[in-house]
Amino acid sequence: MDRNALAAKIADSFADLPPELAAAARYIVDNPDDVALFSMREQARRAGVRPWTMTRLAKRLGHDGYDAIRAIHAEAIRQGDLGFAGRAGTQAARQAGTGDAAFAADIADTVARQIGQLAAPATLDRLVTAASRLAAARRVYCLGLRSSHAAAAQFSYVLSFLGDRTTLLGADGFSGLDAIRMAGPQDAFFAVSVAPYSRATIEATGWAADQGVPVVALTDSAVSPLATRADVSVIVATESPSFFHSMAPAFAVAEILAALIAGRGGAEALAAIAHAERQLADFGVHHQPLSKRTEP
Amino acid sequence: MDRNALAAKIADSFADLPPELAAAARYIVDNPDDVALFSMREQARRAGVRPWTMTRLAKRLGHDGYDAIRAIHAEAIRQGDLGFAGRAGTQAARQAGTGDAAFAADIADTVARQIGQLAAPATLDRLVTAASRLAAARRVYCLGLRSSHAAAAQFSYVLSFLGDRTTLLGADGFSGLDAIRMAGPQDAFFAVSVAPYSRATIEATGWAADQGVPVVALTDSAVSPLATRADVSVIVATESPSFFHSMAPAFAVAEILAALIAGRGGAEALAAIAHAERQLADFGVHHQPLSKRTEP
DNA sequence: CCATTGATGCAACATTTGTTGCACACAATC
DNA sequence: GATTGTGTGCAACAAATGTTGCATCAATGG
Repeated sequence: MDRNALAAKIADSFADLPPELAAAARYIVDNPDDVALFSMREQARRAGVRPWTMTRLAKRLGHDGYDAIRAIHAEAIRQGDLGFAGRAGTQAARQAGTGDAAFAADIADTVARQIGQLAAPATLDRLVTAASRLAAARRVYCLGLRSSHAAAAQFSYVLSFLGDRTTLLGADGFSGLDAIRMAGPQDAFFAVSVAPYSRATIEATGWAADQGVPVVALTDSAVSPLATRADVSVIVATESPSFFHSMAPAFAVAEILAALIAGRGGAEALAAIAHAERQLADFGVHHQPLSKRTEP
Repeated sequence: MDRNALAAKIADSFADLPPELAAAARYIVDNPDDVALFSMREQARRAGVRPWTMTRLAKRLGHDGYDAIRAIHAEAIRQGDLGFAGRAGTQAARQAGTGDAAFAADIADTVARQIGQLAAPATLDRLVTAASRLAAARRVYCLGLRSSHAAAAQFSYVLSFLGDRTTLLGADGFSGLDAIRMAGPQDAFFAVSVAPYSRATIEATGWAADQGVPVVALTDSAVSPLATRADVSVIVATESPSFFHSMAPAFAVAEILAALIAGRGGAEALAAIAHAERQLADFGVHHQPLSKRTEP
């Protein structure tokens, strides 16, 4: 049962409640946030009833005790009480029933919510600031190892359409991380790492910071060893119902950053992209649909 | 003092905190909502520290006790500042006003919804079926080029923890796609491609299918040239408000598939993972936090 | 080497928490 | 008028909470 179901239940039985219990019930419905944030006795005081009235109300509603009511409201707050989107997903997950499907739905749901939370004002600030720094750089060196590699690589790949302005470190055997030596204060360093943090990434980041290279970090905590060395850091969630942590939110951020940077480029960026695509087409890297129709 | 000021203060002094206190501080910064919603002892348990560590941290930050910290966070929630989670997110995103922030919020929102839709029953079916085929295979050959590379690579990377059962094609210079020649009916081929489809991916997939290799496709349409050649295909959205299409949903699917396959492995899979992690730790690839504590 | 300092662990503390068994009040029913 | 049932009040409870003083340990500096 969630917060809304509880409220509905209270509304239903409200008419049949005796005065004291009704006062308690009304307080709960009118101040849902307080339920999880104050102790039961404090709420009773505010509602103008005796503490045990709250317990009795909870039992009357079919719960074990008032803690059950508090747990429901705490969960609602923690989930962000996401109107449709969240609930629809969760609901589908509940129906999914059988193991694997429910598990998959659970993961998808969690990741969706984590990415949705990127739209929180505080995070948006970070994203915009990070994009500014990276857009201003002469050259952007990107580094992400192991599970973080995909995010760094995608960022670098997308930006490669804007011209030869990015270097992906540790990509193939030849360069290792050495290319970072070329970076200076006019450049920028984009580092991705989540717990357990790759030693090499941390060290390279520290080195870059020491050289005065602006560092943009994509990591999992405001106090991660990467964030503490960075000028700007974007924080993403990595928790997952599965055994592995999820890198999808970090990956999404990499794409968003790339999109923001491309957006800043204006017409020039668009021209560069068009040029790149024409080249690719000329190389024949793309699959040709059944009949090759000429463009109208 | 409000929640943000507190977080800033913690971030400031974080470097100077001893390990135990740092763990507590990190939990607070990473899970701000929990602070007001759980008891101090419960938070200590989740943070992996003793209860009194929380009290000591609070005092070190200049407060009377941990209740002061909780009060700050409770107030923040009551004021509608739902931290990472919540209402602040989507709703405030619309108001975000200034171009870049609104743009970023828009992308995040879209991607979150697309991933959330993976929890639809029909897609879940595809996911579970796909995972079954891949789990049953002797060896899984993975292929994704260009923008689809990250998804294929992450899938392969995660599964590498389960043992040497995957081959990532086209990863580095040496092999190209030739290794697919080794694939047979007991194996499986995991191909990722979205429009505009890479010619090489389509051709390799067709070749594998002709050889009787079970093909699992991750693509953007039920009628994509990849889907038509595959035994099972998982369809993801790629539309994005930005100029580039979004690969985050495909990436999420790759992670979900890997999680499902790992889940099927049971205890044996867990053992393999533990083994792999121990090896990594022995190689010293991970960053060591402040003081190296021995395991209890 | 010893002394000092700071971090952590432990046991115990006084409070506060949510709950319950019982008593009383009062209205409805027989 | 007695009985029954229900709503409320009270005191007391066990359990959990946040905190503290002291002991232990490791590292640092003389």
